[in-house]
Amino acid sequence: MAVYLPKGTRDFLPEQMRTRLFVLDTVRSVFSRFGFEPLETPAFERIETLTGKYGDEGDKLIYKILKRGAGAERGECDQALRYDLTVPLARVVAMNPDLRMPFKRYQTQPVWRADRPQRGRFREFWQCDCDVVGTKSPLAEAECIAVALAALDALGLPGAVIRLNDRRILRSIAVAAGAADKEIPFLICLDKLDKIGRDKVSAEFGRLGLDDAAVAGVWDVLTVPDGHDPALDSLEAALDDAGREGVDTLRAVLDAVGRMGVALDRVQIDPTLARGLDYYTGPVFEISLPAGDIGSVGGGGRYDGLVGMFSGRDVPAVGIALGIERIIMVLEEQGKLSSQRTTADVLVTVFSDEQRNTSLSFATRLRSAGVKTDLYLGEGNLKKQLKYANARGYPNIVIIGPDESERGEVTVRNLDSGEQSKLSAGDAVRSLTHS
RNA sequence: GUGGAUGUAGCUCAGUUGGUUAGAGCGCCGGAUUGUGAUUCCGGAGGUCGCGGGUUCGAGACCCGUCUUCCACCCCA
Repeated sequence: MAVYLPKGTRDFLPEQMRTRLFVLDTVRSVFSRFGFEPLETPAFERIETLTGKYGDEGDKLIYKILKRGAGAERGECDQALRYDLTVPLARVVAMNPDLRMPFKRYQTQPVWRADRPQRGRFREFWQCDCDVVGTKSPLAEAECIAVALAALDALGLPGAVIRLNDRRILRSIAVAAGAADKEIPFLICLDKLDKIGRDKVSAEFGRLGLDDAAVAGVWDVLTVPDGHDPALDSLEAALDDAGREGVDTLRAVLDAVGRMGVALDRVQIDPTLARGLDYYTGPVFEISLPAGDIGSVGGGGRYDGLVGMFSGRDVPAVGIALGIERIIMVLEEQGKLSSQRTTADVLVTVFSDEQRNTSLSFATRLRSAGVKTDLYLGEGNLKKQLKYANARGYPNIVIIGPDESERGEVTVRNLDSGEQSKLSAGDAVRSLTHS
């Protein structure tokens, strides 16, 4: 039978898992270094937990799960696969009022979106999310930005930059333009600026009911000078009190980020950054890499109202997510991934039936010494085993034939250089331990 | 969800206006001193031409449908 994967999903074969685990391990260790605690939640949630949080477009992309029994025949759904890691976190916080605030958690799990796949876009993909819950302090934003950049640094992507804006600034602009009741559509139009340009966005604003003067006013406010302070000063002068709160927050975030050791040219004020998700209330950010037109590799923002949607208890929160699929694509394109294709660092070959136990013992000894060791389990002569080792990409192999066996030696061969030497078993263990 | 491309050996692709047994490179298997891969030489295996219909004396080539992958839109990581 013809067999293939569901659209937008992938198997991760061992060679790919190596890089995925490298990225995940790296990100998790950086998150831990900043004091974030691990959390996992179920793959699926009750459907009402997810709907109404992401906006109309987002809701359409939620993977729904049919009810069991008669409900399924009527097409009814009561559960759905998680769309992101932020809403499940808000649900967890609402259900666990005893959590000591501020609560900092990280979560690296797959999420699902019923999107049409494209380059760097899948229906099942992993997010690395870290959030600070329970404080309105702009230090929380600063930590999110700092930890995300630190994670990308650790992955070998020091060129990552964060664009920063605040929803209150955007709302203030929308209100001034007379679009107070159309804030979300206003944001969606604005978000397209990068792609379709100012003229087309202006035309869409017109369709929303903004007159020419209002549109001109919007561009006037959004056009800011370079540099953090000039940009923020310009916005401050143009906005109402509510918008100025956003400006003040961004000033505090920038100050704290600088004190956390982040180079300030890695954070850019971009008043046109909108982001689609409905739940953001304050600062929003998006992470871009200079190389490759791959879209953003991460994003986030403050969502002070989300927990309250579950518990009625307002709990402020802010978070950021890294998308590892896109990060891996960039790492691959830049050749920044290790070329080793096996987990084991050495393959112990089996010279003959007579020598099998000698090889087995030596492999065991290597493993005890902490060397990642594979023992050849197939059939075949030495030549075949060498070809196998070469194809699999082991850095080293060990050969123990009758000659070596007699003298208590083993041959260690490096497959990259082709160099080999006969060593005593103890020296061989030491040599492989340090290779 | 909308629009556009794509699908031929394990992989990357050729395949002329429809015409005999469908090709190449790489890979794979075997051999070239039976204790040495990756290099070289020789030989070999391997294809329901995505799937299902249709047109035709004849379809890998044309038409319809369907699925896959990819690109753009939408939105996002």
